Order: sequence, then structure tokens, then C-alpha cells
Amino acid sequence: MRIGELAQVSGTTTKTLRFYEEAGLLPAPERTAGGYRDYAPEALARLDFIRRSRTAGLTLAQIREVLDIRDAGVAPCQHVQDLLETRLGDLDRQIADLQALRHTVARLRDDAATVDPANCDATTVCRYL
Amino acid sequence: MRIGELAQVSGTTTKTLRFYEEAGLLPAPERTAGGYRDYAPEALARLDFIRRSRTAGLTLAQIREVLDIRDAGVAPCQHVQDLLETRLGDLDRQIADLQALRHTVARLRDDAATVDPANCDATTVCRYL
DNA sequence: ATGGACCTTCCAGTACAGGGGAAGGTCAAG
DNA sequence: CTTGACCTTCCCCTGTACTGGAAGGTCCAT
Repeated sequence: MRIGELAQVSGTTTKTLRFYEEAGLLPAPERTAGGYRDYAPEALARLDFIRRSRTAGLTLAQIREVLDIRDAGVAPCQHVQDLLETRLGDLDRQIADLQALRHTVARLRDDAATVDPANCDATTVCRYL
Repeated sequence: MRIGELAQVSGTTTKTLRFYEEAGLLPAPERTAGGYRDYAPEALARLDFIRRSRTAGLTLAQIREVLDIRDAGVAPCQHVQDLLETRLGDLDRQIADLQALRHTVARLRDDAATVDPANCDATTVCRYL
């Protein structure tokens, strides 16, 4: 399978595939006589895994970790569980931070909405922020 | 006031102050005979505004917009209200996205937790993702 | 044999908000 | 007079996940 075809069936781009290879997420494939990359069908499953992992919010570095463990011949299940657990903690923290920020911004907006703009003057920057 | 002192009282760094000047957030200050930046006390209020705006999640580009309006002699109140409103919408969307992702990841983790790792084999990447 | 689609490598840039460090100038104290 | 703290400009680097484009090679049909 050539790179363009793999890009199409995996729903990505040739640029991304070369980038993943460079980044150590995809093994370097065989080459044809003419120097073209020639992917084995397994590459698609690997790309699906990468896509699903990205959807779960894992970084490429984290995905590479999992793939490296698998490539070493070990089932990465425990590592994946740990990663998901960590990711869940990150998400909870991130959501809590954003909600706190939302309260702050909502408060600022409410304050700003109750004031007659005619009372503003340009010499101070802006008292709402 | 020299740059190091302003950095200290504003709780930032000299690098950041030069960067803000370069980015158009801080006006170029006077220079001493020796070529040192010599800030007027007003710079501190401006930096406080920038800090508060950053805390509210505004980007430097958005803050620059507000400051430009003010520097043109117009009270930027309405603009600030609009920005805060937009920012609130962004936050709501971002929080909703993260919560959806949290559900997905929690589901993945729960699935992963109920399975005996001994049943995993290394030939597939990992069926949890 | 030639056109066009596809591929190759390599270099550079995107957005964000600065940080690191070199080479050199300034200023006050000792 | 020299030391040390502070300042100047300059350019490159950080991390994330790609994206764009140039110059050139390959392959297949016409």
C-alpha cells in the first residue's frame, strides 16, 4: 500500500504519515524498487489505534510509550490503564480550572453589563479587568 | 524605574517586559543617558491590567486590541464587554468538550479495569483504545 | 516521449508566550 | 581601577502536532 492510499483509508494525510514515522510512532515501511514507501496492511490498525488514542486526548509522546511497550513484545494493558487514570485526573483538574475561570469571567461580564458606558473614561485602562 | 525593578514589582521578568514591548502591549519607555529603559509609574497599572486579563484567559492579541482602543483615547468598555461575552462562550464550549471527553475516557478506563491483564496479548495493540 | 499524478527529501513556518544565553555597555561601590 | 550587578541587542530555542512548498524522481497511460 502506498502512502497516499494509506493516508486516504486512515483518514489522514501523507504529511502526517511521514511525520509519524519521523516521530517514532510508525515503523519505517518497506520500500519499492523506485523508493516509494510500501506499507503492510497492519499499518492501518496502528493508525486506528493512534487516532483513537488522540481522540482520548493522549499526546503523541504518550501514544509512543504504549506502542514502544507493545513493540517490545509486552502487552501494554497495565500501562494503558495507568495512562487513562492519569488522563482522567488531568481532565478533572482542567475542567475544575476552567469552571473557576468561567465564574470569574461571568462575574466580570455581569459587572461590566450593569454600568453605563458613558461613565467610562479613557484615562484608566478599564476597571472591569 | 528600571526594567528589573518593574519586573519585580509587577511579578514578571525583564524578558517578558521586553517581549511585551516588542508585541505592542507596552509603549516604548524613555531611555536614560546610558540607554537603559526608564519606565513611568503608569507602566505598573498597565501591567496589572495585562495580568488580570491573562488571568481571565484573554490572549495577548485580545489584550492588545483593548489597549489599542484605549490608547486611541476611546473608553474600551463596550469592547471589553464583548470580549468577555465571547470568552464566556468559548469557555462554555471548552468545558462541554472536556466533559464529553471525560466521559469517554472514564468509560475506557472502566472497561480496562474489569479485565484480567493476563488475557492481554501483545500481538494486537490494545483493545481498550 | 510526454503529461500528469504520485512519490521522495529537505527546509521552513504555523500559533502561543515567552526563555536561554552570548557579546558587550553602564553604573555605583570599594 | 576594578569588580559585580544590572542593562543593552541579537538570535535561537522551547513544546505540540503538524502544514507548506521547493526541487526533483517514478510510474502509468496516451
